[in-house]
Amino acid sequence: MAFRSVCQSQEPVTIADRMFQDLRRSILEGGMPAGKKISEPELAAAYGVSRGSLREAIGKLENCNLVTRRPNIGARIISFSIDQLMEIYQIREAMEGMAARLAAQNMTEQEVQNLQELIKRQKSSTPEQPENNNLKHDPDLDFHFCVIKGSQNERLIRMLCQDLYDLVRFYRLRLNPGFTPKAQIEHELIVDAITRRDGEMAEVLMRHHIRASRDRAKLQLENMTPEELGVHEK
Amino acid sequence: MAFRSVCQSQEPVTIADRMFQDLRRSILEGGMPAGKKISEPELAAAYGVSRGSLREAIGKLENCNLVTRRPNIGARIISFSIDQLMEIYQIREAMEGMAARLAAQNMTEQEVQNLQELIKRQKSSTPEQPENNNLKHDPDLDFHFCVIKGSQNERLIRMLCQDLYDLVRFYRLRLNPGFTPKAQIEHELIVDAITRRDGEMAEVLMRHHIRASRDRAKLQLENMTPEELGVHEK
DNA sequence: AACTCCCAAATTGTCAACAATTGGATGTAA
DNA sequence: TTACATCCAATTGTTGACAATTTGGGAGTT
Repeated sequence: MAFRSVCQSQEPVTIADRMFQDLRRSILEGGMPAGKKISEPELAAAYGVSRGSLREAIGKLENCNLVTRRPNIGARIISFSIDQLMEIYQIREAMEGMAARLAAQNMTEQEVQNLQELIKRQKSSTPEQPENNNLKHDPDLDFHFCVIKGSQNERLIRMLCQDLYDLVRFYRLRLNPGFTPKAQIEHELIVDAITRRDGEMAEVLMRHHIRASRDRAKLQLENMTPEELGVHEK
Repeated sequence: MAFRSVCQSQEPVTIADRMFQDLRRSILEGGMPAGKKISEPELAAAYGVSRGSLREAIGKLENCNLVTRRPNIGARIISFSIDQLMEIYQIREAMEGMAARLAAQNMTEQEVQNLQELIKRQKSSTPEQPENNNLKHDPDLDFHFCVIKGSQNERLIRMLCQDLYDLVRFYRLRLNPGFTPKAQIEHELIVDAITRRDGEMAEVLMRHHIRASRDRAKLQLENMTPEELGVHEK
């Protein structure tokens, strides 16, 4: 049920794997400030691994888009950018719209039922726990992941869950957009369309929902100071 | 103008970079058969580099989706799969549809003009050169790349040009779908919509075009033997 | 004070040897 | 013959040392 359990399930069999998962978690949970340079000797010593293994882990972080790297200069955590966040919303609109369409076509009856129960649970649960910033429970992400997985398109699932959603979480932690009642209603409408197997409508509604989320985020961003956004140099 | 020149332009400043580009090219041009296992010692010796640099290059290939890797077992070139190809078409439909919409909104007048000239050139050029299997000139890819770039969404451009289109080329080499007159007409309609700055229509037409391409590919696939598809074991 | 040049320290890229794991070959027993 | 256990060669993962590059600061000149 937890987001991580399906998208990132494999046990770390390799040192580089473990380092990758640890660092990824640390970045997504805010343990490493955005924009900070990564010192290979320092990090390797801190975790007690060799620089080689660490470098392989950094390579994987680069492919998750959590780190940028320049030859002979080094790697640094990505930094917060409103423009990038808006770009990500546009991409999500297209890809998750398609995912919703496919989910309406391809979900099993069991999966539809699970989705309905998920949404019902979220409706009756406590509306706001502002400081719930661990990776495990985010109602909005759980819903989106459930729909994406329902598309049955393996590559679409990987592109969204493994690559793009790491960025979504990165921004979400630093934005903390909560989970508005409006979003809950939009979710319910999407689930209704999927239940009716109306792929066309599911896509339209999902795209509308993500556009609306983007607008909500933009509104919120305009009222925040750079410090609140966690913009650091160095 | 060439596809590569913009999407993969940076000079290889590092040995691992050079290896990555060489291997990528080799896979995309068919120099390495699909599904083949990669032997690290063998390849490293063949190119005269250390295994460490090679491994870093393989890591990058993995992120381009050209290679799959399992811990303690090794890496192998991806293999041909009709299901995967269909998945890719679905993703392209969503993402390039959005790209066309954004291109209609955001392209500069100069970019629109370039696009019009590109399509005019292709219209009057020789219709078919069946064995033109180098990476540089593929009229269909040139067109799609031009539209994608016009979206001005940097991440969308990267996701499509760097990651997904490597797969498109991988399959295209082994499928050689040519460039039908129908596709040319579809391209022209899309350019018309972009010229009118009609994003909605550009998206609809692009999605239709990619769906039609998918159907054409599927039709062709049903008439091919496994050997023609380059399906190897080993 | 500002600018250039140069050097040293720190950081990243590369390599070759070592450790751990896998897959198959061999041999044995039911 | 089949099934299973054991061993060995080959492959992959890991490490520490070495080479190449960048960066920051200081001496010297204008």
